[in-house]
Amino acid sequence: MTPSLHDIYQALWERFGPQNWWPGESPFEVIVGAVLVQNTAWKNVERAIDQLRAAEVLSPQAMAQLHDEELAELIRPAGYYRLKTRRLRNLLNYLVDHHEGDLDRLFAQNRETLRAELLAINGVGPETADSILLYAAELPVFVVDTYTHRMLARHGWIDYDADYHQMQEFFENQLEADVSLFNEFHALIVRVGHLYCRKQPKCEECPLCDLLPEGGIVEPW
DNA sequence: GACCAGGCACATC
DNA sequence: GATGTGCATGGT
Repeated sequence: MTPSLHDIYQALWERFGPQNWWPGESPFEVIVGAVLVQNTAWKNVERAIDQLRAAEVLSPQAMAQLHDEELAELIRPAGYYRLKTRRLRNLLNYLVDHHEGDLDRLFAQNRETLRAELLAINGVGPETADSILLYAAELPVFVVDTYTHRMLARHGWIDYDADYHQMQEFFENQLEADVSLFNEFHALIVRVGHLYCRKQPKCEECPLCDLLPEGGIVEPW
């Protein structure tokens, strides 16, 4: 039997406590981090952001002034640095051209428009866009990632072939639209995510199997 | 040395 | 429409 998402959240929160996300300081830093963390360990992103901070370019205006080679060198520790330089450039161009580099103006739009505009930027996919909506714009949007997929699929709570939108609906349909809840829930899933590692055929040591014995059915894949 | 990390776009069939 | 591949550094 499938435990409710409230039970799952409750169990994770009681075990691990608040995760204090997003691990950044300003909305712009969240946006930059959201791009840099794509398929990358956060530790590496931290190094890159530290270098950006030291170079005093953690604002749309300052970062936009950089040449590609300078930006690339600063974000290098985050990996895929040539690719991510392009993606950050696309974002900066969008911010400056459409919103004068003003994030308050960016976030003043309604959720649907904002999400659509972000997704239209080359290099911004659903998770990156939703991370910006939740952690920078503070809108109640549930962020889905690889770990979310593995957790849901391996427990048999959702079909393995479920797409991003279906998983997002899975959460948003069952939970009240609450920024703090969505913030903490996603962070907690990432917190335990490494236990659902790629090659493991089943989730030994899975925290939810312990925490929620009635929901600990695992689908190997 | 192999494998993995808080994706995404693009090529090819 | 599904499936495969490139992108890159740093930790285990």
